[in-house]
Amino acid sequence: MAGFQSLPGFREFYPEDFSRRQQIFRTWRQAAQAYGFQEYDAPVLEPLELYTTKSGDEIEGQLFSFTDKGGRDVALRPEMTPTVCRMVGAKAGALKRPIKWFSIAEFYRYERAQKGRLRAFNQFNADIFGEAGPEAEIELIALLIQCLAGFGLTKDDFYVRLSDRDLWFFYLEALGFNDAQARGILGAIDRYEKMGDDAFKGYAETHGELDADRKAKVLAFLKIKSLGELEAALAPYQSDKLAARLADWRKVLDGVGAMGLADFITVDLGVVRGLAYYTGFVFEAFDRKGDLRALAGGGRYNDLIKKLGYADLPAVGFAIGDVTTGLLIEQRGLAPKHATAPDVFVVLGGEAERKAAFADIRALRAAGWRVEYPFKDAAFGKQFKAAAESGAKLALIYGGDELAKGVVKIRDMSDRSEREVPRAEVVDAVRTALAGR
RNA sequence: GCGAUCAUAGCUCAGUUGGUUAGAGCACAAGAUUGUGGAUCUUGGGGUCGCGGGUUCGAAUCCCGUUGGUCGCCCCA
Repeated sequence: MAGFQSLPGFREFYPEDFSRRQQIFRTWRQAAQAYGFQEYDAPVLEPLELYTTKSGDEIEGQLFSFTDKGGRDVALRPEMTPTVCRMVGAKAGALKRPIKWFSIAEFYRYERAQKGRLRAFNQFNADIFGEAGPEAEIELIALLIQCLAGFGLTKDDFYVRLSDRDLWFFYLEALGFNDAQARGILGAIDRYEKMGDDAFKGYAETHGELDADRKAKVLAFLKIKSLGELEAALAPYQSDKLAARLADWRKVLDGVGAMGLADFITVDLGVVRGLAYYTGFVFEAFDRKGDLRALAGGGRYNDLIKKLGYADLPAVGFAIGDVTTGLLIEQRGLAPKHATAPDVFVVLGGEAERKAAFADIRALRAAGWRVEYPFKDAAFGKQFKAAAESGAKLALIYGGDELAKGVVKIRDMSDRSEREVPRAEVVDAVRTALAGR
């Protein structure tokens, strides 16, 4: 293969791929707009510090970062959250609450590509700022579900697992763990699904072996799958903090249920997500068959905007990626069949007819119709074949006979019916013929 | 960063123990067919066999390296 290759983990979008990506973006954008979110965009290149402040210096290894010609340390954005926090933080006082924003953008991570993960990918991000209550979670979880259901995916295709980092901390506190120990336990929980019991090895090394009684309680908590079980597990503990979390859990599950989405959501405390900055509910969407990476993930991050140097503003958000979503849509046969077909294919008798047709072609296009015609003169048979292959709904026939009569023949490609209309009425006739299609 | 595996036409692939000028289907283009449909038939374009080196009289084939894809580990915002 001569010439150049694209960089590893970066995709080229040929028209067929592009139309599939457009379907994904369109579905997300429709969902967000229906939920009353406003779209924004932001720089692709950011100061490196924006990410090291949020995630620590180790993050640099996963970034496309470099020093620019002005000596600034910069990075291609690996995520939207710090940027949108800066944007909202900078104008927090002037923005009407609740702030409901979304974006569709490309992100870059310097990692080895694998199934469902590339170095350049697109994400839909939705966030709500300025609402501390669980109403924000209800809105976002419902939007997340619509962002997948909008493709025709159902409760049999995907589900959302809901968990809560604060609840874990309060529960572990009630069991007598200190803060550092609690973080160690959460780290183990994050790995437990994949590694099983070995997940607790790291904890044992730093904090000593976990006693059997408390380990059993942690594992039982981990296996909780419903609100009822959760209430039962917390009943023995007298804690205002736990009671308050439980009240929020009831609100979220009630709200999502009242929207008719109960079948899409499960209580699953096994989800804690690696990120230390989450402060409350966390949630992830997965395909039911479980052979793909996470489809989407998010949660509450009430402290992040303050940490970045702005106001103390509560926030919840999630992101959903185009790679895994595209794989799932493909698997379920929900990808669009083929790219857009023309509305009208113009059949030309010859050079004189071509010239005569050009004015009408331009007028039809100006009216918004998608119009195609052959660049080179060809037999009528070939042109009709091309018209059929293009998927056009109508063919307009400009032949010598028609022009001599001052008419154009309109052929409906689906039922092969034809009729003649005066040339002056072509645009109206096309509009009538395509009405309701 | 580590490991496994793969790489032949735009796509899917064949290519014998190493042996003449590397093939097929699909796709694309032209013709049969200058007034009516996705068919059929004929023909054509398209390859430094990923790239570089080595072994050999001779390499798509064997060896080494490298680049890229895929899958996994680490990580996963």
